[in-house]
Amino acid sequence: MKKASRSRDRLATADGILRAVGTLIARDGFMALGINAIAREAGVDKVLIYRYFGGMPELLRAFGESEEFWPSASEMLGDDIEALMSMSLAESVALVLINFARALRRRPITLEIMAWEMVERNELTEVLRNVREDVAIRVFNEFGEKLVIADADVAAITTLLSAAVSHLLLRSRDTEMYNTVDIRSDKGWERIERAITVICKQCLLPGGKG
Amino acid sequence: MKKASRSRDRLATADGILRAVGTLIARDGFMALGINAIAREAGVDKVLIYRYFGGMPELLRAFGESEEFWPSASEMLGDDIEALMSMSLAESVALVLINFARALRRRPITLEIMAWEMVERNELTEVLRNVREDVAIRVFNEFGEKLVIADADVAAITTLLSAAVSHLLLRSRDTEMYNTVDIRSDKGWERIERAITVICKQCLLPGGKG
DNA sequence: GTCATTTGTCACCTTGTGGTGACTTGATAT
DNA sequence: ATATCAAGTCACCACAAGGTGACAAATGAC
Repeated sequence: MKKASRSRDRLATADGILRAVGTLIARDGFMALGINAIAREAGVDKVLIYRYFGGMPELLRAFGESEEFWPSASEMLGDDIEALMSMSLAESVALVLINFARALRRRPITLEIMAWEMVERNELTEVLRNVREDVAIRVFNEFGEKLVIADADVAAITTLLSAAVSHLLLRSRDTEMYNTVDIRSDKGWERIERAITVICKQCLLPGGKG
Repeated sequence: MKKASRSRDRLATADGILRAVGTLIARDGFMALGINAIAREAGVDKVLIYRYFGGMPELLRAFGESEEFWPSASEMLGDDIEALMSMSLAESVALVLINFARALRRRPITLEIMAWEMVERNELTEVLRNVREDVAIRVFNEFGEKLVIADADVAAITTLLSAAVSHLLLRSRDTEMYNTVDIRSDKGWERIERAITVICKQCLLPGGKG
């Protein structure tokens, strides 16, 4: 009993490494992510990371595929797509945006990755970007035929609103108040959701003075 | 003439260090900012950075105070504050938001710092945050009395719009198209400005059905 | 001139990183 | 029982980072 050698279970070790990546990102942010840190967090020798995954990029890819960071299309479009499509443009767009906000709010790790992609574009962030294939964009393309009907620049307005949601969520990671709105509390997000609904109703209704 | 020793001009070297910080941030982003990189870029021994500034935080503070990254209040409110205040709420808010976007678009270094603040909150970013004192918020507080009049949640709507502008500008640093909008070209930003104007007009006009 | 101060140069240290080779130890099949 | 192979451990490398102390040379005061 000279060494408390590990459980000698490859699957368990590999899984521990994966989970260490997640907890590390969630706790210390993407900044602190490195081979040494991951090995330390997982209580594992870093050489095993190389052996089992190959290196950081492959590890990141495995991590990205193993978890469900990315809001699925169904999560944003809702269960009943028929119902969504039978709504007015304003209602359906507002609903999707709100679903988008809620889905992202549930995923601190996703937010962390988005923040990281904001400051560094390298092979690692590229890997994660390829994993998700930008679900948000895809969802908006889902009902693209409806968008061209309105006379207002619907694309520009939805672009503004989705960008706004992303930014507020990113800022909420370290800031409580954004321009008098509490972007951390549920009440603050109810205000934001209401504002989104108002904007959509006022600007995306057919016949509105664009 | 064994050594091409420097010009032996403290002011000049100190200024060179400051300028090196700027070019380094603009070219390689905040990620690459460090004592060694700065010294290398300025062609100066790093010990002089410690001697003349004390260290990175003090250097950053000096840098923040020496340049005009931050859009001034007048730049966002325009020359004629009286005229601005005599406009309708919708018009004045839209104008300030558009001025905000244009001012930030002219300042790639400011965008770089904002991106950096998104991913790391440490003494360095804190220094820069204290330097600017969040001009944007201050400006919106400038005409706070007008905001409470409308029946819609004006604060929430302006929060959304300013967050949207910030996010689109941050993303424009490394992405061309955001949701079918070209966020790098002037034409794309004209679309965005028009959308902002539409939203303000439709949602901030008194009597609008909030 | 002489001497102290300032400006700049050089050499070094510690720490942490990514990465690799060589080893020990345990399980398993024959 | 033993040979084999995978799982895990240890020791090391090269490199870049932040940081510091000691020294050379130019400037300026007297």
